[in-house]
Amino acid sequence: MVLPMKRATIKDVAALAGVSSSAVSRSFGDGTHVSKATQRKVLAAAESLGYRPNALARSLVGARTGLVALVVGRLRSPFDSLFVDALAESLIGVGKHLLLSPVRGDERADDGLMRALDYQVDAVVVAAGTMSPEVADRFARMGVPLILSGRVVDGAGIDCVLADNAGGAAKAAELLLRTGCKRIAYIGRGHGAFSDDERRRGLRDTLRRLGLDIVAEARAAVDREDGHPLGMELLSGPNRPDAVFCMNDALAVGVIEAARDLGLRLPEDLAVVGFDDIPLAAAGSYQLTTVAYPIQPTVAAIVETLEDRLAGADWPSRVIRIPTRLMVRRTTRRLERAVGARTRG
Amino acid sequence: MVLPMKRATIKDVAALAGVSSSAVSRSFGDGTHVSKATQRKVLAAAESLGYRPNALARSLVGARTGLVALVVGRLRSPFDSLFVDALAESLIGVGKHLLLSPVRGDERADDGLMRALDYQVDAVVVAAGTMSPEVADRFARMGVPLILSGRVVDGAGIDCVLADNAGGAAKAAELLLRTGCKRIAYIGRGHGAFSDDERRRGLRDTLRRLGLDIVAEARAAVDREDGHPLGMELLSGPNRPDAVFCMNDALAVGVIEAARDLGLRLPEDLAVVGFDDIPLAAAGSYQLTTVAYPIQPTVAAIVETLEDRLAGADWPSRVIRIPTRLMVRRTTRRLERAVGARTRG
DNA sequence: TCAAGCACTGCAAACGTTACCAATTCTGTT
DNA sequence: AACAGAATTGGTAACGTTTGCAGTGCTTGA
Repeated sequence: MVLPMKRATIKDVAALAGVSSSAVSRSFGDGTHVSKATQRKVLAAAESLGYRPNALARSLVGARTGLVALVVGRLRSPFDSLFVDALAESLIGVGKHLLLSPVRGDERADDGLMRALDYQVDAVVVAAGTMSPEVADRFARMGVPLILSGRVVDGAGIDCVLADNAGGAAKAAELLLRTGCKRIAYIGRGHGAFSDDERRRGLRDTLRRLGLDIVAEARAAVDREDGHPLGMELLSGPNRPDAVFCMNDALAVGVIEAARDLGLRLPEDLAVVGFDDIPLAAAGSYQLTTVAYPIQPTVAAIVETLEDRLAGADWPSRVIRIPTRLMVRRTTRRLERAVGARTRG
Repeated sequence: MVLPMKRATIKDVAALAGVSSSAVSRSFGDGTHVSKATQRKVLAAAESLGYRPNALARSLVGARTGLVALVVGRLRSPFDSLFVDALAESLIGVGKHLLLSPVRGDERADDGLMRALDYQVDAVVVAAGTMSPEVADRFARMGVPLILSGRVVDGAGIDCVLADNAGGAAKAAELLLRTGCKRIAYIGRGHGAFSDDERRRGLRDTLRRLGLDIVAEARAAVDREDGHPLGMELLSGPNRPDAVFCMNDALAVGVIEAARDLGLRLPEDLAVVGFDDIPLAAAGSYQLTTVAYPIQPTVAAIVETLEDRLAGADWPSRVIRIPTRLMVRRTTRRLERAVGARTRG
């Protein structure tokens, strides 16, 4: 077995190329003064030594680390994992790297955030967990941008990117009403979960505007596994709803399964609408009508905000709402005539 | 808006506590010589200044960075995302952090690996993409452990952790045979994908031992989306198989849907077996019989190998096979009598 | 021909930390 | 009370990089 070889440093390259280490540094930097000849020599020497600048040492002197932390919960929902994937790739595109900081349940994200700080991350994207004001304040004071995904915190001057939850829920409500549903139930997370709250409110407000209200509500501790029992309970009671709007697709899938177990016909006996539009929603077995929360625009908005902040933008704070889109599939009844909602998958 | 505050350094703490920076450093290190009194002073000063050691500067002096890169493909399958999640959490447990290095398709992982090297990662876990021998060699020479997940590369001296694919496939084959299936088809990725190959071979060898063989094969470019069309093709031909073994659960789900579309009864007309045991497999709609590839033991083996290597273990290389377990659900026929296979979900 | 300007280059300081070494103080033993 | 040894401490040199400053030689214009 070969002995561990020491990594080539800037000095090794300088020695081999017969120049100073400054020249080497400048050859790798962008617009600085180096003659073509020197640069050629340096690059050749670097190549032959297999030299690559040490990103960590570089960042010590004052440059950016190129590290962006993502505080994220358990990657149980397909939506979350697609989000992580898209964000990681998008960041690579702007020369940044994703440092993963997992959080469990509704645990504070503080630990993960502080750990991120130890690594001098350029910015942090928070997609899960709750954050103490002290920690948020600390980031602000140190000039490390903090971007919240899927939630809004008022007054803290933090940039937020999230779905137009209320608008999406309203679209779902309108579809249900226009297809003749009267007794609409809601299943969500409860306990003040942010998106859940907004979606429930969006549904309720739309119903109330027409003199109706949510006829029943249920709370899910987790996602898919809970949809089924909650659906069973909701659908086997005396005043069965004729539609269920679910906080996300995973729950909706569970409800569909419960409905099938109870022998209900979809969408005649029961309409179901989800939120997110995960790949499974379009699968043959479900064909779930859902409010699509598009991931690409979300990630793009996050990366853009992040770059603006790093470039020194100092507006107080920014809340970006990503427009949703209603995907009408087979778990809702047909409209008598077209009204503009689009179908796919 | 408050001006960006400079981060407190070791010197600030030393000044406030009235000690040298060495004392501060030692107070944060583990078993070194500091008096209780000094440490108390230092910790108090650090607390009041909000000081935390700079992990990057620390690693510059020779210590480890605590960074572990994960080269991973698109997080489309639930299995992949659960794996990433479990790995990230497990690493936190041993004081390491996950740096994500996404790779697309069968693209070379080399770029991601070199980028990881720039960040002086302590180790790299490769779960996707192909790797050139030069890059692998480079890691070996620099003493950075490389751990392959889901694949084996012979002779390169690289540690590998992966499922007992052949054994799992054999179990599936035996179940199918014992429940009376005669015409067994296989759907996989093809094109030399590693796990795919092993699973196909495991199936074939078991069948051959009884004088049978795989009656039909199909190749999937992607996962779930492909299962359906491939299933349709396979099941509507003249010599319809009575069982399909799929390289993973996502494909199996597509096949189930195709079977339903064709009006086939499961498991009477067609048995289906998957691989992985993703959460969806246990869902009411599918109840898929599958070969479970347990994530926790896999991640544990990876982390353990990683720690051994970092501790200086220098055996040539190690291949760890994670035992699989057959989850018998409803897409396979019942055995006449119990034979030890367990049921769940 | 000379001065001024320019492009290029090298030196040395700085970034925040740890580790070695020598110096100091404390502890216990005779 | 004196001494050996241990425990604790501070000074300083690294780690690999960037950057400001000053110096070199070359070009250009009068």
